[in-house]
Amino acid sequence: MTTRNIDSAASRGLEILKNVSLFKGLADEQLADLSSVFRRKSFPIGSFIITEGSGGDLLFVLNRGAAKVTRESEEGREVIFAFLKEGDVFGELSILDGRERSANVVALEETEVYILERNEFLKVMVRYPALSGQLLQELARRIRASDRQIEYLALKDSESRVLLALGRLAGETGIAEKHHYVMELKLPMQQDLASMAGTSRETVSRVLKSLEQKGMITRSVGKVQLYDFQDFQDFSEHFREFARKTRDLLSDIIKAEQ
Amino acid sequence: MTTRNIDSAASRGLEILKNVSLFKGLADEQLADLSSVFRRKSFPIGSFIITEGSGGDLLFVLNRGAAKVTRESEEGREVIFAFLKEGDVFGELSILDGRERSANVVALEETEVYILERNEFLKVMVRYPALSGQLLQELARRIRASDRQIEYLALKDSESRVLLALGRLAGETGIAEKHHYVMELKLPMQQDLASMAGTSRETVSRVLKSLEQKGMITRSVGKVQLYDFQDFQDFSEHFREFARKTRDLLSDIIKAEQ
DNA sequence: GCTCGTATGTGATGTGGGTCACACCGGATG
DNA sequence: CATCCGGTGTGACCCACATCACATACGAGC
Repeated sequence: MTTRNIDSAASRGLEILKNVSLFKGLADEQLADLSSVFRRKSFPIGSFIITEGSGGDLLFVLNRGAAKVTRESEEGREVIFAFLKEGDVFGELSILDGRERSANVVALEETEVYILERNEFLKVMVRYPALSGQLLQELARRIRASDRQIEYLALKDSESRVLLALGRLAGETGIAEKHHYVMELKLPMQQDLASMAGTSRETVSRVLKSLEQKGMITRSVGKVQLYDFQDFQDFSEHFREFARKTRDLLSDIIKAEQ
Repeated sequence: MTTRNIDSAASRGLEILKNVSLFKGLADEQLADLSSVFRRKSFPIGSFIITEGSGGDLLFVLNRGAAKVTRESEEGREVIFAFLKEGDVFGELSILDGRERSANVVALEETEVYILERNEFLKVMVRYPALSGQLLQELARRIRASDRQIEYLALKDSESRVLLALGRLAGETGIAEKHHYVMELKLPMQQDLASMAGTSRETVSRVLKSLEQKGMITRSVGKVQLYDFQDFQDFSEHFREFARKTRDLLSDIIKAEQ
């Protein structure tokens, strides 16, 4: 099935898939192979790519655009769990545990995704066991991020939480240019920051002002610069180094087994 | 190394390992095999099995006792991320991503654990690929739980959060007897409930009273009964069913590949 | 330019729940 | 049985923030 658009998807998709961290460690021909089973689909700005409560056996790779992962309360208040940018994978949880989708994914721009069906994905996992290692690392990363957010929500005041939200954005949106202790990112709308930090829009406005006065951030048109934020950077060099070591170790083990 | 106590560990450990969900799907001889590479260690009540900030390349299986996973702020306030009971696995995150330990694990009773070194664990993963599937499901479960807690901390009042904490305990401690809409569990100390719910001990006291008056819970000596809590049960039958289907599907795929 | 809509700043007001203070209670220990 | 000590109940006070209510600012489209 899903054989339409293979040529265009395969050629254009290959480049994208190379930048998907989940697919790190796959060789080019494997990637090409992989891209042939993806379907493509576009979503207009504001539309729901995934709806909370629906059953889900699709895996997504965000190809172009941006999206947010949210849940809403009955009263209309919203939590934002994450922002998704190009190269991010989402929808894996339902594939893994078979439960309903537990959050919404909403397109923030005109957004194009690659879609993989559950059993196609399982096939790929079987064929390329390295994938499950990548996926485990990705989930581990998300658990740590979630735990940190829980800690901040439970223990810290609104100023700290807004700072955490900014730091997470710097990691997630990838727009950040990481210098030593400075990073810059697109300043999201205050309502979004509030939904990430578990506070109100008005409080975000006041906190940002106060942070600026204290010299912890500077704001220009649609941008913020953060100072002294080493804590919130993802230590990607360290991470890559570790992943490499793990691969080496695994191949040693495999050799020894034979 | 680690060859002391093999015999006793192997014979006594086998029973325990059978009840570890991570090792579901392994045959008896594989489990016996596995139990021979575990080390055993005991921790007195109140001692730290894992300390935040330390480097970690050990995986633990809680054999006997109970523990809590926590983080503390400088001011001494505490968040509890989870309670661990017999059969629970912990310490995997650092094994997977190589980062420092991000939380403490504190023994709540005299507690005995099985310990596996990182590369032993990787060996086992290579030898029994089914393990990584189990681990992926476990991590997915934890991410969902964390996201729910984030949502509650961000959007709900203290009463709802205490209810969530009770519900999670019913799932985690396993002491709950799940009837249709009633479950019973050991009532933890109010301070622990507070640290789970992100609130103060005094508020927990008041909330419990009010819940009792509303008829949503009843309290006896050290126990609580919860009513109408289907939302918080883990749908373990559904989960098992799904895991079985996945195994079948995978074996079909593997056959087809050959 | 004007106008409408959306994002943001900021004061006034109210309140959920944190903090403090203390009383009570039950079990361990001498 | 007196004492201590950890856990619990509950009132009084207070404050960080949510909420409300505007004002201001900045496009985008006519």
